Amino acid sequence: MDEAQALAAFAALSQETRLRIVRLLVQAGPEGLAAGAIGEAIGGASSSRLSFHLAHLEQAGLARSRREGRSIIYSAVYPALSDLVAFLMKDCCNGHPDVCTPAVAALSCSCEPEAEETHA
Amino acid sequence: MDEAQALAAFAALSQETRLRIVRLLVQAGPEGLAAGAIGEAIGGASSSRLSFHLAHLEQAGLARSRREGRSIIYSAVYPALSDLVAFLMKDCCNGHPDVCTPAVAALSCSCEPEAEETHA
DNA sequence: TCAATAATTCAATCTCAATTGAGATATTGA
DNA sequence: TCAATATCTCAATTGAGATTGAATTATTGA
Repeated sequence: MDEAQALAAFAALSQETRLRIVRLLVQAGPEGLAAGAIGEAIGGASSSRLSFHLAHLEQAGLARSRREGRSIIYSAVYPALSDLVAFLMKDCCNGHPDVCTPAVAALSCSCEPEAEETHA
Repeated sequence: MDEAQALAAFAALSQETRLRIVRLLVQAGPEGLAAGAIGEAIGGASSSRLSFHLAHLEQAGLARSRREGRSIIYSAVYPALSDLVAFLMKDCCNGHPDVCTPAVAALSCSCEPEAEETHA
């Protein structure tokens, strides 16, 4: 991830509708959600507006889409999110690991650490 | 961290000068850097512009400042950064821990895990 | 093929944030 | 107090991104 990509990603996340979409997709998992379902879930966005923001997220690399029948399914690009965080926090610990580690701990993400290769 | 705070933080990070400042401050550690030093490090920003962006970062809660002689020292607010990431990734793992854990791993942050209470 | 559904594209307008440069404020040492 | 350093504040200009509504494309079932 370079600076330009990070800037595009942060710009994408700095808009209410798009931030809600990303959080929704992050929670929705890899299977994603149809554009219409996203619109209903976040509420108060015309189909035109929604399409604009979804395209914006896709261009920023935070979401991707696939057609499925009449619907277009959007899903989160998880590596893009982790790369973004890594870019922001890079070299955070230079000489101060005790300061930086809480930031990592905050990401415990309600995952049990013993979760490994469930059925991959 | 609520949505409004997250939006403010992402907006703050979506600008080249500010993103550079935050990354610089993250690397600089808790002691921070003087405004002038920041300006020299990132390059190509008038003092007026720099002041504008530093104030913006402070208002977004990503940096804080203190006066020290003629200089004003800025430093990163680490908890704000980790809260921001936690907000974005919240409930990421709902049913998909195997998808989400790589995001956390990316934050290894070149910290050795055995680093604990070095001299706190 | 026709109507219905799902979503996108386009052009016009509008709003907000970035930049600039001049001037103001605060601190220090002589 | 005066000059120098360090940084901030303010007003004006500029440009990028958000919103709206109408029209368009793609897919499906009758």
